[in-house]
Amino acid sequence: MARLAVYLRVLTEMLAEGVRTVSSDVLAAAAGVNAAKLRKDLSHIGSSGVRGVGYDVPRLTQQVETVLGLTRSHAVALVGVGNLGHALAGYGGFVQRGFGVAALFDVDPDLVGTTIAGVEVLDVARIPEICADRGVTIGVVATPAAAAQHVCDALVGAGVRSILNFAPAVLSVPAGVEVRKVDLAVEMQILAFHVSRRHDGVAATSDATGKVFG
Amino acid sequence: MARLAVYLRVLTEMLAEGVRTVSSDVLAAAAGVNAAKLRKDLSHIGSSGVRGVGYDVPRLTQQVETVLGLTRSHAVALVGVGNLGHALAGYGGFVQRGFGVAALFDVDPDLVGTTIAGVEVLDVARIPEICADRGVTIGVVATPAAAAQHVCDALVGAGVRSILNFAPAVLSVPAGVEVRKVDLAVEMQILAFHVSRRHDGVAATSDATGKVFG
DNA sequence: CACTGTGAAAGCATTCACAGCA
DNA sequence: TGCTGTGAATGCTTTCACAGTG
Repeated sequence: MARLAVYLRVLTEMLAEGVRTVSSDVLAAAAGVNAAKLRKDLSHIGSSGVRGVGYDVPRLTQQVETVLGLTRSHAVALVGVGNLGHALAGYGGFVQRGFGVAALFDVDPDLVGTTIAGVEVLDVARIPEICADRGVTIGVVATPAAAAQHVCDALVGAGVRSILNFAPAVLSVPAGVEVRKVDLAVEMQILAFHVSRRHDGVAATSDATGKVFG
Repeated sequence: MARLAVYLRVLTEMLAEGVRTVSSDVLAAAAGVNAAKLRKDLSHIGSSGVRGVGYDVPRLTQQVETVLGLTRSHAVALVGVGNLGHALAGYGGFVQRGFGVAALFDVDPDLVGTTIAGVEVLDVARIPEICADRGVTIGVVATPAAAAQHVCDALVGAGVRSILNFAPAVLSVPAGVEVRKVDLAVEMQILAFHVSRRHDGVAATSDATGKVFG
C-alpha cells in the first residue's frame, strides 16, 4: 500500500507540531483520502485506534514505520549521475528518511572519480563488488533508456532485489525482484491528455474513427 | 490511461526501427503488459488492427498521439529551481516530446535572473503575468513542501489546470484542476517495505500487535 | 456521544476464452 | 490459420452504513 507512506509523512508532521491524538477524519483529509479507506488501511496493519477518541499519534507513527521497514536504514546505490541522477544524489528527502546514498556509479570516465554530496562516483564495472561490500539493498537507475537493462542486470546480479527505475524503458527482472518505475515523460503526457480533453470539450474528444474515448 | 503513454514510447521506437506492423502479443510484451489488456485499451481509442495481421505501426502511433493530445505542443512552467527543479529544467525527455519549458520561477533572489537551459529564472510573483502571456497549460511544482500550496494557488489563479507536483505535500485545488504527484520518498519507502518483508521472511512480517500484514 | 472497526454493496480493472474476420 | 475485438467471469479496491465501544 503506497498510501501508508503518505500517512507516515502526515503523522511525522503532526508529531513535530505536538499533536497527540488524531481522528480518522482529520488524518484522512490531511492525506487526501477517504476516511473509511484510511481506517481500513490502518486496520490491516493492526491499528490501535480508540473508539470515541481517535488514534494515538506517536504510537501509530511507530507502527507505520515498523510495517514499512523504516526501523532499519537502507543502503542505496544510484547508477547514472547525469542531469537527473546528480539531482537525486543531492536530494535531501532521501537521507532525511534513513535512505543513505551508499554508492554512485556512472560509465562516463569524466564523471568517475568526482565526488557528489560527499560520495565518490565509481565505474559501473564495480557494481557487483561495491554493492556486496556496502550491503546495498535498493538500486536506483537514472541512466538513459539504452543502458537501463544492462545496469539493472548488474544490480540484480549483485543481489539487489528492489529497484527504482527512472529510465524510460521496461526492465525485465527475475521473479522476486521488485521494480518501481517513475517516468516523467509519461506523467507529462497524461497531463497533456487532460489539457486536450478540456480544450476540445469533452464531448468532442474523439479519434479518427469518431469513437469517443472515456 | 497511463499505459497509452508507454505504448506510444514503444511504438515510436519501433517506427524508428522501420517496423511496419506489430501484433498485440509483441507490443504487449515490449510494453510489459498483458496482451488482452492492451487490445482492450486500444479498442477504447477506436483502434484499427487487422485480424490475422496486427496493427499498422505508423497509423497506430498517430492515433495514440492524437488521443494523448500530443499533436499540439504544450507550454510548461516550472516553479522551484533547486536541486530537482534544475535537473528537470535541463531534462531532455521533456522537450523531446513537445513539452517546451516556457518559464522558470523561484523565490531565491540569487537564482532569479540566472539562465538555465536557455530560459531565464523569474520571480514567483510574476507567475500570473508570465503564464498568461506565454500560454502556459501545464505547471510543475518542484518547491519545498511548505511553499507548494502557495505556488499551486498562484498557478491555478493564472489559469493553469494541469499540475505535476514533486513536493511532498497534498495540494488542494478547485474542481476541474488535475494534479499528478511524484513523491520520491514515497517510492523509496515502498521499496523499503519489500526489502523488509523479504529479509524478515514473509510469515514473520508483523506489527507490534502480532497481526500479520498482507 | 464521537469515533473506530468491519460486514456488505458497488464500482473498476484485469483476465479468460472464443466468436469472427482477413 | 493467425490475430483482433469483446462478452463473460474473476478479483481487487473503494465506498457505504452501522453496530459497538471507550
